[in-house]
Amino acid sequence: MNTAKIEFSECGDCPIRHRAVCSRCETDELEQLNKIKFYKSYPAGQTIAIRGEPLQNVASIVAGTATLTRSIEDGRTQMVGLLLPSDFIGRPGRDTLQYDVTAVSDVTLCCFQRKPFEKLLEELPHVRERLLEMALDELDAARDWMLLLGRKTARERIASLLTLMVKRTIRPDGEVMGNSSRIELPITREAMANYLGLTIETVSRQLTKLKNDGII
Amino acid sequence: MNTAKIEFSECGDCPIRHRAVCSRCETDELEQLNKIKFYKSYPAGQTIAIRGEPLQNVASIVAGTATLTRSIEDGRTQMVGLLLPSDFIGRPGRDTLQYDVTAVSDVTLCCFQRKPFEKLLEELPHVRERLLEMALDELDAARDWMLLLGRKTARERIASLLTLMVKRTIRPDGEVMGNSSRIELPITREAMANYLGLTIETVSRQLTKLKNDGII
DNA sequence: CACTTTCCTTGACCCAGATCAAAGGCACGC
DNA sequence: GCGTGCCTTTGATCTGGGTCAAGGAAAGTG
Repeated sequence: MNTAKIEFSECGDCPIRHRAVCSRCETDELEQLNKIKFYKSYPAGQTIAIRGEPLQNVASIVAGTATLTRSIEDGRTQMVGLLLPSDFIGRPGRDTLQYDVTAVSDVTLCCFQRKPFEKLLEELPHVRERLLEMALDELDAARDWMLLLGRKTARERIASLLTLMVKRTIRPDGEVMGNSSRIELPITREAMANYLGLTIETVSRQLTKLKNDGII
Repeated sequence: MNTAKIEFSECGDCPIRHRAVCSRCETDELEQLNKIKFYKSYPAGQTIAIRGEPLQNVASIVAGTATLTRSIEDGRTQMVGLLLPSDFIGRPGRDTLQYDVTAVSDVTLCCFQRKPFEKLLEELPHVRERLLEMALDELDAARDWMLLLGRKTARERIASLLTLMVKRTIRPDGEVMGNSSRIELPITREAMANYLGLTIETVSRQLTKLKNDGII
């Protein structure tokens, strides 16, 4: 399972150094985290965590994409979050998760055992601060998505998703990566449908319709 | 505006003493908060905060119910949160809110000026801890609601809402308040519809249908 | 190269819930 | 008692998106 090559075992080289829970840490705090961290990888498609099952680690996503989903027994599922590099998995103070976490692409995690991490948290004000900030950001995002799920039409939902994807291609420094008129969709129709609260057929139809209208 | 009589100006008598951001505070921490707190009341129906407008206070709800809503320019609105006594309004580290906050019933707030509160936060570990916990709880609740908005039928949505209401009548000590076979709906059809991502007509119809089926 | 398998598209049809419209209740002031 | 509003219910109709079903297209596999 731990097959991916880790080429940045030092925090200084870490690609998410400036966005993850550790982003505000100075060298001494970073060193404390560094001592207890370890990497773990999951191939695309694999389950990372299952709703309700005890989880002894918390982690930051270093590379790859994962999804958070909630589902009903009869098979209906709704994606409730999209995890990108720097996003955090797990919840200090509780040993279970309310949703399933699945790797969409190959995923590498920077893990900490939950108990030691919680203990360390008391000594690392910058991590606590960043963790709260990230939780509140996710809350805002979740509520935005509630508006989409509750009130928007299929066409608007697709448009919102595409807009979101475009925003994601803009790097923190504001420079656009690649051509703005052509972006890659890194997820399948099924994932889109689950994200948007639609069926794959509707997603497909709306996309072709947008194509015919010359918008895509 | 500040017309409501406050009968519990001392934290010790406060009805939300054991659930709000201050729940874990000992007497000394409480005293620090007490020094900078002040009460404010809003009559039912009044706007407490508007999306995007700078907000100089943060607050806990002491009494009453408020809603968080997001809306599109054309009038479609979606309720994204229901605030009950002990819930927190505002976000440390940012001076604007992403949603509109409206009083549903008469509301009393225990307010703090944002800046002093943020400053104090650095010295009050129990408040920080509780704030993070509350944010994560709200995140879970928001994601649950995403499943409802994205995948459930009108009937299921109504049922979920009623279940939620019933849960709310159970006090923390586990004792049921009042008769379980009869609960009060504290909100209008419009509020329900906004919460459930439905129209008021559908809400009304589903309720009568449930009545006819003998479930209510 | 045929042969799965997986994902995507397209068509035909249907139905849950939206929309439009018209009455009830019920509380309020006058 | 009689309006005047507001909320709720109920009916009639319409439609966006779901469901079911049948092909394509691309990629891997023996």
